[in-house]
Amino acid sequence: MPTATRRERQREATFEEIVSTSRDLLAAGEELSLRAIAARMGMTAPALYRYVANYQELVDLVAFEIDKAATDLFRAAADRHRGDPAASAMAAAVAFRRWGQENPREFGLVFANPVAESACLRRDLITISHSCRFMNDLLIDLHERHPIPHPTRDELPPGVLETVVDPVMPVDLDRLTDENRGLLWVFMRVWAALYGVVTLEVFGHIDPRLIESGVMFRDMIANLLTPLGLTERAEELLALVGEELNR
Amino acid sequence: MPTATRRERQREATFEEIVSTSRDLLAAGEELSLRAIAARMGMTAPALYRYVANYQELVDLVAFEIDKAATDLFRAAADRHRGDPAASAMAAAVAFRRWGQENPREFGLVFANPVAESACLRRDLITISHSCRFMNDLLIDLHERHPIPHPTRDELPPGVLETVVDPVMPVDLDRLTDENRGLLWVFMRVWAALYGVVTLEVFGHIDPRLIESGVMFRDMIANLLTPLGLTERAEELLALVGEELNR
DNA sequence: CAGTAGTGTTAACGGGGTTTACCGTAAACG
DNA sequence: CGTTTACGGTAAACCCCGTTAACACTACTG
Repeated sequence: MPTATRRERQREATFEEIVSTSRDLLAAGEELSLRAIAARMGMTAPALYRYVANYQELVDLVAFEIDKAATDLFRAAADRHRGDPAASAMAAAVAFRRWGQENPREFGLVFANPVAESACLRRDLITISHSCRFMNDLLIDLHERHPIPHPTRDELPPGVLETVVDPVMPVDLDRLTDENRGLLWVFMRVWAALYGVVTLEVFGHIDPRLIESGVMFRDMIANLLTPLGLTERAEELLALVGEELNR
Repeated sequence: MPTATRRERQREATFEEIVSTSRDLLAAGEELSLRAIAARMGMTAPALYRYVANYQELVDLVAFEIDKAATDLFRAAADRHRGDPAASAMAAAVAFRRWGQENPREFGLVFANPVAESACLRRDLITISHSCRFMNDLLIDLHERHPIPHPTRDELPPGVLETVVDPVMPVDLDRLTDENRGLLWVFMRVWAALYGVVTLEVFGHIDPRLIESGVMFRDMIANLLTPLGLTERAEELLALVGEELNR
């Protein structure tokens, strides 16, 4: 279906080059500025405005692509335990943590930028966040293998029902029956715990020795095993987390 | 002891004016720039370099003062339940959350700035963070009233012992016996959970309806009651949290 | 072929942090 | 007391930034 006029293809190509150049710039530890991006492409800054409304929009686009690329890393970690959704989830969580610590600037861009501030683009993009979708899929895999205990619709805390009936986050609703919607509440709690500890560690607002040893992260994972219905495999899975942390 | 030469007093005064002007600027929603600060004080930007090494150092100083002022808010909330450390802790946690949501820029400055990046000043300041010290005091109060279950030194996960023996965070060690050091591990876990959910909410990386209703925050608090040894008062304390959220 | 839309340029504006050189004045000293 | 020194300020400049306006070339379109 790539039957587009030559100009359209050209435009699409330079657009992608802008984003990839931005990512290179960030990866090189340099500041992300329109002038720097343009210079790297052999252009001048004002030309970028033919492709992007303003700087913030560019940042949002780059953040979206970074999230997409990072998700590939998470998926690769999970795939090393294909067939075992529980192990896959552990590996993906560790990969998420590692990626954040190794790329704090990128992490901040994607996960610690106020989504409310940047007007509409970011709010739209977040509803198709690759990482969120991937993690939700992972937990659905897990549930299909080993049922995850979850509340029924009327057991949900007040205020949660609407969010699981009509979720704003990306999730494969085809794999969730109406009775299973309570699972989404479990997912969100898991996400809150994972996001919280990783953000805490990336920003370093805790004793650095606890980050280095990974003990806070392990503890958080351990606390998640019960709500995920994985208590029987706790020992084994925590050992796996230890291995993944030391990879 | 304020026997300082006139010049020294003058210098101290303008220094404090710089910080307070910065806070005013932030509170007004304006951008924090050296030129803006100087202009508000009837000076020019280069003059600020007589008081501050560079922009980042100023930001760190302001962040420190903001943390200090915010702690006063938390303390005020806790004091409304004087004599009941458990209730005080609940109120302080809710106050922390509210402050973060109402002042997201300030919150980001204090709690979502990489501490590792800004070389030395910030690392030094964080070890005397007022908010951290306050929350630790609160939990010690709680422990002195209602003992908090905590591991002994040899029950601690590997890698934690050093951090409770020689903690980098500010805490009143006089109130902690050697046997009680395991409490610090409980404190750090509690901090991780509180920080995580509040940061998640401030940055909006979750369904906004869960933020608005406060259900994710409540759930996190509920999960903390057991490690804090407050299961008997769970219902009452969660009701209190609900009240505080709706203040 | 003429016209037009698309894609780039240069020049410029206003605003950042920061450095340099300079200048009064208040403190310190002989 | 006068002289010297150090401090706290200024103006000008430098180099960065995002952004806009005016203009040019180029490639599609009728």
